[in-house]
Amino acid sequence: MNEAFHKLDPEKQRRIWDAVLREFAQHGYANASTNRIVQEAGIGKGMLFYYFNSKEELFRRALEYSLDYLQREYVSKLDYTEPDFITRFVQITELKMRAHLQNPLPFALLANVQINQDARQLFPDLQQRMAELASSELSKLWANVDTSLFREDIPPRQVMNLIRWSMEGYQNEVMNQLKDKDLTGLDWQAYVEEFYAFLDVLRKVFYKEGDHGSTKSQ
Amino acid sequence: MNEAFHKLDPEKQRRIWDAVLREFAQHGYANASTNRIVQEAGIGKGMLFYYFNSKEELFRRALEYSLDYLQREYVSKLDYTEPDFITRFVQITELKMRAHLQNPLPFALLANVQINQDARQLFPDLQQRMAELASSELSKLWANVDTSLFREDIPPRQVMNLIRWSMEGYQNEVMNQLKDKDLTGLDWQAYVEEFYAFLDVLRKVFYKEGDHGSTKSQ
DNA sequence: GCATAATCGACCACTCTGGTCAAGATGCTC
DNA sequence: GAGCATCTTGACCAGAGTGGTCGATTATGC
Repeated sequence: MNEAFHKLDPEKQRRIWDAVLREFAQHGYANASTNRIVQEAGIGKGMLFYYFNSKEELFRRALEYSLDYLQREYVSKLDYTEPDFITRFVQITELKMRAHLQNPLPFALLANVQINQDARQLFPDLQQRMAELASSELSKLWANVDTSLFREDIPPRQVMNLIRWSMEGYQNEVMNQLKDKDLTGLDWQAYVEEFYAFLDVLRKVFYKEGDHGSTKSQ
Repeated sequence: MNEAFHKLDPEKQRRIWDAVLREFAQHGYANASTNRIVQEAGIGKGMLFYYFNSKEELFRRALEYSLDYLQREYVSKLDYTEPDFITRFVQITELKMRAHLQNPLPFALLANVQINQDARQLFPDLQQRMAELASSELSKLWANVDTSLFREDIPPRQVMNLIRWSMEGYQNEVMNQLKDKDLTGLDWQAYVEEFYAFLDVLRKVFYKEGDHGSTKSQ
C-alpha cells in the first residue's frame, strides 16, 4: 500500500474505506466493481490503484481494516471478570452493538466473507485470523463463570447454551421489529424495560431460587 | 413458458431445474449467468430461451417452482392438532429437514432472495407470496397450543418464544458441527438421543413440575 | 418422404472489467 | 518566477462475459 494514503485527510480516508467496505460487503470479492468504488468515494480511478496496487491488495487491506476495527473497538474491550453469566453476556452484547452502531460496515464485510466462499482460497491467512477472532471470543465467554448461581439439576454448560440462544433469539426478534421502523423519536425506555424484564425471566428459569436481585436496579 | 418443457424426460427437467436454482441461489438474479446454467444443465444455449423466453421469466419460474416445492413438500403437510408445543415444534422441524434433505435448492434460492434485494422491485408479487408463506407458517405455529402444560409464573407467549429460540439455537449448533464432517457412517443414534435429552431439559425448565413423561419413549 | 418439432452452438452487439498512463494540477524550495 | 516532486484525473485499453438470436442440423411421427 502506498504510504501516501496515510497522509490523506482523515475524512477522505474514511470516505474511501466506507466506499470500499460497502462495495465488498454488498457484492463479495469477485463481483465488486472498482469503478463503483471510485465513483462512490469521489476519487479518480487512478488514485485507487495508486494507493492500493490491485483489486486483490485492496480487498486484503479492507479485510485487515475490518479485523483491526473489530479487535480495537470490540474484542479488546471485552471484560471477563464479571462472574454472573447473564450480566456478562449483556455487557458483551452492549459492546458489540456500540461498535456496530458506530460503523456497521466491518461487520457486514466479515459476515459476507464468512458466507460467500469467494475469498476463502484466495486469502487463507486472513480466513484463519477470522476464525481465531471468533473462537477466542467464544471460548473466553465461557471462562470463569460462577456456575454456582445456576440451578443444579441441569449441567452448567447446557444452562449457558440455553441462555445464549435465548438472548440471541431475543436480539434477532428486536432487530427484525426495528428494521423497517423510523428510529428517531423511538421510545427506547420501553424497549430497555422489556429487556430487563426478559432478563428477570431468564434468571427465574435458569438460576437458583431465591432473591438474586432484579436486573432493573442497574 | 414453452409447454415443450413439460414433455421433457423428467430426469432432464430435474437436471435443468437443479442448474437454474443453484445458479440463482448462489449468485442472485443480476449476477447469475445463463451461460453457466446451460453448461451445468448440459443443454444448448438455444434451448433455455426456447423453453423460457428470457432470463427474467426464467427467474420468475424458478421462484414459483421453489415456492410450489415448499408449499407441497413442507407447508401443506404441517399438522397443527398436536397440542404439546414442544412435540409440535419437533414435528415441524422434522418435516422441514426432510424437505431440505430431499432438495435444499428451493430453500437456498428463497433464502438468497430474502437477503439479496436484487429481485425485490422486479417481482413484487412473488415477494408478497413469500411473505405470506412465512407469516402463515409462523402464525399457525402459535395456534391451539395447550398452554396449561407450561409453568404458570411466566407468560405463555414468552415460554413459547424461549422454547423456539432454544431449539433454533440447538439446531444451528448441530448444523455447524456437521457442516464439515463426513455424513456417511455417522452415529445418528447418539445425536438423536442427545436431542431427546435436550427436549427433556426444555420440559423440565418450561413445563409444570411432575411427570410429563420422558420424550425418549417416542 | 416430408413436415414439424427439438436441439445446438457460433455469433451478435453491448456492457463492464481491472488496470494504465499521458497530461495536467498542486505544492514546495530556491 | 523556475524547477521539481508529488498528486490527481479520466479517457482509454484489451479482454471477458452478457442476454439473446438464428440458420443449420437432427430426431420424431405420420
